[in-house]
Amino acid sequence: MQKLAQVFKALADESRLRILNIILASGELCVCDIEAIMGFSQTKVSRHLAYLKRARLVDDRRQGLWMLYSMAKPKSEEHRQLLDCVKAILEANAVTKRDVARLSKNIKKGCCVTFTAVRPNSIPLTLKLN
Amino acid sequence: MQKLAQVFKALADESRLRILNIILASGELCVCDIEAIMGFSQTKVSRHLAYLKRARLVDDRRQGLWMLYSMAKPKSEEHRQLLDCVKAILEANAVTKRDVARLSKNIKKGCCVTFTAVRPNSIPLTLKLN
DNA sequence: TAACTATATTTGCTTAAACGAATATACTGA
DNA sequence: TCAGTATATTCGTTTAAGCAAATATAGTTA
Repeated sequence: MQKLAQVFKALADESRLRILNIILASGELCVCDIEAIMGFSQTKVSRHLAYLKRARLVDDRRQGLWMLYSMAKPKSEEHRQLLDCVKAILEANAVTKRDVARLSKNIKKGCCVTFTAVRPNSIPLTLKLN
Repeated sequence: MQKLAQVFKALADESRLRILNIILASGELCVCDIEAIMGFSQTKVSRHLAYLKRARLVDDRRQGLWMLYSMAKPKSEEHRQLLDCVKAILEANAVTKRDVARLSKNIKKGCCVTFTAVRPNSIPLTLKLN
């Protein structure tokens, strides 16, 4: 219950919502890509990602130097339902089209490694971009 | 978008979650009933209700001296989806069984007016209590 | 009108959250 | 093992949120 409030706290910040949304849209992103897309400082992105992770909204994995973040995989039925709701709300509110546009640009530029070495493993981006 | 963060802010506090949950469980409640059930000060309840109302999570209506609060009626398709998600999450997390138990006691005592003059109009309580 | 009840708002204080700058850690390749 | 890159954490400061106590407002009843 305090845990639920904690999840909502994690969602109660525009920067984190935007970060979560862009992670959801791309499937998986490294920190420096998020920095580039949002124009946030490294510190800020990292701090917010830690916050989202603590609330079990994102998972991370290391790939060499890079930490890659994706939407959390559900750990229980309750958790799955929560994550589904969050995804549905983000998608319905079409939060940050501008961020997604920048994401698309970065992909074309081949920014960082996410879009070259790593991307093949993750969700196809073209599905969500227009 | 800032609006969405605002909604999550409204949910990002344990007191407000408990209040919202008890309103959802009862159908409709006046301020003094919430005070009694939660053991919160009048100021605190009123402030949190104002917060929930600003975020369009609850509606209010006046009934004589009493202000009665209920879950918001959806004003748009997006809004409906959001409210449904919030309800589903609250129900799945069975947030505050103890509050609901106290609510049930108060009903038997006939606390305030909510349960006498006004209650007939609102959702039958027995459905949600056990 | 006046006294009363339920609720809302203001004030002043304390605690938490966000931020940038600086520093630390983790991994890589020479 | 050293230099370099990506990310995480700490520190000090500023801003927001929660609270209780006091006060204000709105409706009721006499």
